[in-house]
Amino acid sequence: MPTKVYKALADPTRRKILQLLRERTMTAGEIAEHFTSAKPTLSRHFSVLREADLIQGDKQANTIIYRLNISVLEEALLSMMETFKIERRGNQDEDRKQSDQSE
Amino acid sequence: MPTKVYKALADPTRRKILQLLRERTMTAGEIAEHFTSAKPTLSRHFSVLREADLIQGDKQANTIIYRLNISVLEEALLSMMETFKIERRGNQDEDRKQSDQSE
DNA sequence: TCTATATTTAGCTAAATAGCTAAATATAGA
DNA sequence: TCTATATTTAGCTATTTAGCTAAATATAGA
Repeated sequence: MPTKVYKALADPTRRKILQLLRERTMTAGEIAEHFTSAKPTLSRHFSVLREADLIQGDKQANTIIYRLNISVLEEALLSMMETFKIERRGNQDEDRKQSDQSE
Repeated sequence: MPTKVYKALADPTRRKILQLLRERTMTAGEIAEHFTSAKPTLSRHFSVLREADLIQGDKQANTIIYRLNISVLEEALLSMMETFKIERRGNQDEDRKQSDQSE
């Protein structure tokens, strides 16, 4: 996984944006309502997340609707688990380690 | 999961240190041999990882033996999965709870 | 005690980052 | 065309971060 993704995740505001978009798509303005930072500040956060391919913006009229690239986020976190050889609980395939740890 | 952990993971050198320690404990000097950066630079990376509680150093004579806090890393990544409601492959249910808290 | 070794701390610089305001861009609608 | 709205870009500042060298600290052993 590229460092861009790790860096994108390192900021609390950006993590919260991702969490918001986990629930539904939102316009830039709607997202901004959840924060106290100025809109240009949020806008730059969007661009960091876009660069990491974690979100995607669709221009509709004069608003931009952002949505989470859920598969990218998913792949990123799974690859992080693999990077550090952390087992995914409840799934022992392909990780030749202790199989059971259950919850 | 605290931002400290996310930030600690955001640097490639630190990720590599964690990967090295995933295999076995190593002295600060041994770890440093795997990198081209100066030792004081590595030392600061160790301290960032220590602050995040991802590694732990044991002083033995005049060397320091570092080891990975595997359970902390494991919990961190699993909590990251939960933060973003990413399902663990091979287990779709049981994720109906949320334990969000990015800060 | 003196010296060598391992590591960290101090103190610096350069680059990256997050925040701001003001200006630019694009679109919808009167 | 003119105005209002939504968003980004430009340009600035302050803070953080990663790198460096030199100095400090701690320990082992001659």
